Amino acid sequence: MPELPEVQTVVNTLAGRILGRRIATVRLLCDDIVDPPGCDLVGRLQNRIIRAVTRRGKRIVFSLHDGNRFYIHLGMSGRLTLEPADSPILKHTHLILKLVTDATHGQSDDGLHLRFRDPRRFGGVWWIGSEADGNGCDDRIGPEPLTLHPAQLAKRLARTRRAIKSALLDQTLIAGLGNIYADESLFAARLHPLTPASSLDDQQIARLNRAIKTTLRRAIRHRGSSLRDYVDADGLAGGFQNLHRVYDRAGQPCPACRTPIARIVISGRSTCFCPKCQTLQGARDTKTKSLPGHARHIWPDRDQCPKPTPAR
DNA sequence: GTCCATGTTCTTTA
DNA sequence: CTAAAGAACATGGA
Repeated sequence: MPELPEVQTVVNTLAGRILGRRIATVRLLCDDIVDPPGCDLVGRLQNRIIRAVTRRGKRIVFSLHDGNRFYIHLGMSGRLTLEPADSPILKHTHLILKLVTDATHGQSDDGLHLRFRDPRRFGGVWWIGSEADGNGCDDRIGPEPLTLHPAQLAKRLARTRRAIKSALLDQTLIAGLGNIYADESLFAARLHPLTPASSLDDQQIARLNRAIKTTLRRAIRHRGSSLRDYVDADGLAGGFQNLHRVYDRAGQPCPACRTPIARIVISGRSTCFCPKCQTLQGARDTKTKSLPGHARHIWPDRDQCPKPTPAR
């Protein structure tokens, strides 16, 4: 399910409703989703109060009042949902946290269930510990793309000759991108996915950096992409799948030039791109630097769009 | 039965 | 040795 926009949407739909709640009951129905194995997750969560829910890359990080933290990774098919305590427990539900508010006394608090369900079990729950004990969440994870500077991106991509598509999927280089948003970002940046990462010039780096941000922000605005499993914490699907320009669109016309979208495999991952818009040489080498008028809205990058007449 | 899937990690290869 | 491609993980749907 989950790349940065989907994870961010889950965090957004979760945060306002679980902060300050106490974990009254912990039910771990499948303990091989917990890492490290044998850590006393149930005991460590029991009766703790949730202080914050944030995102780091594709991880959903929970901070507790006692200073400890853990994170949930949704893997490929994971769902993290808030449900009434009496709703039926579906197959492949691995963790249930019953959340209560202690502030309201008297009134019956039937509690709210935070449930983690993941049929494929590529996801799971990772115990981090407390910062005071020197336990960080950032082990070997690359920088956040939404606040990344072009110079940082250039430095990281310079050290590998891999295809840029593969590099973008490498969470140690840059955090949060997956197969959908790597393809969509490369299209928006007009870069061929097989371009060697270390061969990008400053202009292409700037374009890519901007394309990644624009693509991710748009996807977050549309609450992520729901292809198969993904829903937010309220069980609602996202809408960005309808706005994909190349991902899973092989054979369909490129929204900019009508050339059929191509599909190739790069390091085992299906990769979709426009063979005409995304050139291996880079757009700078082509004679035409402007775009057909009907295509302008496709390219979020101002460098590639004829600028409107400047104000004044 | 086959192939494929929004991800990560371990193993093998060059 | 390192870098990068491949296989493996587990399940369900087409």
